[in-house]
Amino acid sequence: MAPSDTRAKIIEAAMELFWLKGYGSTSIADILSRTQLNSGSLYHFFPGKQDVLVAVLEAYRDGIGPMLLEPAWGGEPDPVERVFKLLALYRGLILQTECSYGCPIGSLALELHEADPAVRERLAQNFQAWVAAVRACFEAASDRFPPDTDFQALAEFVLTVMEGGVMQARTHRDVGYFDRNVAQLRAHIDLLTGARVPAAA
Amino acid sequence: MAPSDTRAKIIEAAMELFWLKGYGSTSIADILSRTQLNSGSLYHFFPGKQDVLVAVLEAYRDGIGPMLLEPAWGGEPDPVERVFKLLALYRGLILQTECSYGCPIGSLALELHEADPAVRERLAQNFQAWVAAVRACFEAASDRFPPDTDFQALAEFVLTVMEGGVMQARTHRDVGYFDRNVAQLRAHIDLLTGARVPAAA
DNA sequence: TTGACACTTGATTGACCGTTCAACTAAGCT
DNA sequence: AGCTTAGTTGAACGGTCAATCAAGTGTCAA
Repeated sequence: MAPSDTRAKIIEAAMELFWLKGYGSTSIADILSRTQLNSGSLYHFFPGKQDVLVAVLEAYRDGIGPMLLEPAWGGEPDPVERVFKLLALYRGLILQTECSYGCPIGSLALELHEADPAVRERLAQNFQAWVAAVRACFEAASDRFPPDTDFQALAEFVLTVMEGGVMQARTHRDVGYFDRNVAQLRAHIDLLTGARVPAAA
Repeated sequence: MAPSDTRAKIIEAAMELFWLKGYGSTSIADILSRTQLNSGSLYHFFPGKQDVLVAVLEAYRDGIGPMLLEPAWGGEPDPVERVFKLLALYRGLILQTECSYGCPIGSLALELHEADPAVRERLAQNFQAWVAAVRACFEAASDRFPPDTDFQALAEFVLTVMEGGVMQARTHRDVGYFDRNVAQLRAHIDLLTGARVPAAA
């Protein structure tokens, strides 16, 4: 094994466990048994459990582009449609998990009530990176929107719709809640753009 | 002390502690020290910790009307403005807590990933009651909306905006995130109603 | 060959967890 | 008075937790 795959293995395992069970309910022993490591190895690379969380949040942040946006967008050329392709990806995750999907960042953001500044900062960075990508989509289609449109606020709104839709779909175990939220967002954006056809007059 | 204030005291204390620290991070010992009770008393009324949670969720559900909606609405007569009065109430809570407010139901919904059916059912009931109240507001002003409006979906969308706005405001420690989300919702509803004046032509 | 260093081993620690239970108190009934 | 029962007491239990650390192993460069 290459030197210090260990660190990467820990992060990978912790990423999945934090997503599945949350931070508080994931024990160090859980991470160790999944990685086949001993506690000493983990504590050689991380001062404590919270530092594993910080590393996981940094991995999510750095993976937003290659792991989330590119698979979501595929070949979609239209920037506004890319936003809905991204939401469609989340819909797929909801279906794959039989409506128990929870956004890893959103779940951690709500779980960590009195979060350490280092943790909260990384959570905010994740949201910021996601919102920035969506905002860039809208700005690439800025000619379709009213001239005074606040694209930052609109992108934050998309994040809200995703998080709220995911939360309700899981609580009710029904993807329809997600779909109706996305439909409302679609209606809102159609009203804003006057449903101008993407590449036509 | 009246007979079995005890039960109510436990629920009251657990309500606040679950909100402040979450369910998993609140220990039975926390509840006992706050109520000045001994463990035997708690276990006389509740089979276990989860049953305290169920009772708390039922208390929230039954308190939505008198504890949340009535204070929020005050004398506001216009049904659509009542929805925004409700959102304004949440804004006040965010400010009171220095942007660390989290919706108790939303937080529990995200924390309890693999929740017992009894718990998930109560969480869903809370969302349903909240959404039903908002839907009733919109339906009371149905003449302002397009005839094919899906008021249930619109009310679910309001819940999404609240939860998403609260989540982002807390993560960034900035109420502006909540405000911008509400502003987007306001714009959406204005577009739907054509901004028809409430009690005029 | 030697020594330095990176990494691993895994038993152990002490704190805290939810829960149990036998003993006790107090009030109401007959 | 005696009996019943709701409610309380608080020590104790077995389990799990994050974290520790002294003793190792393997791998380099000098």
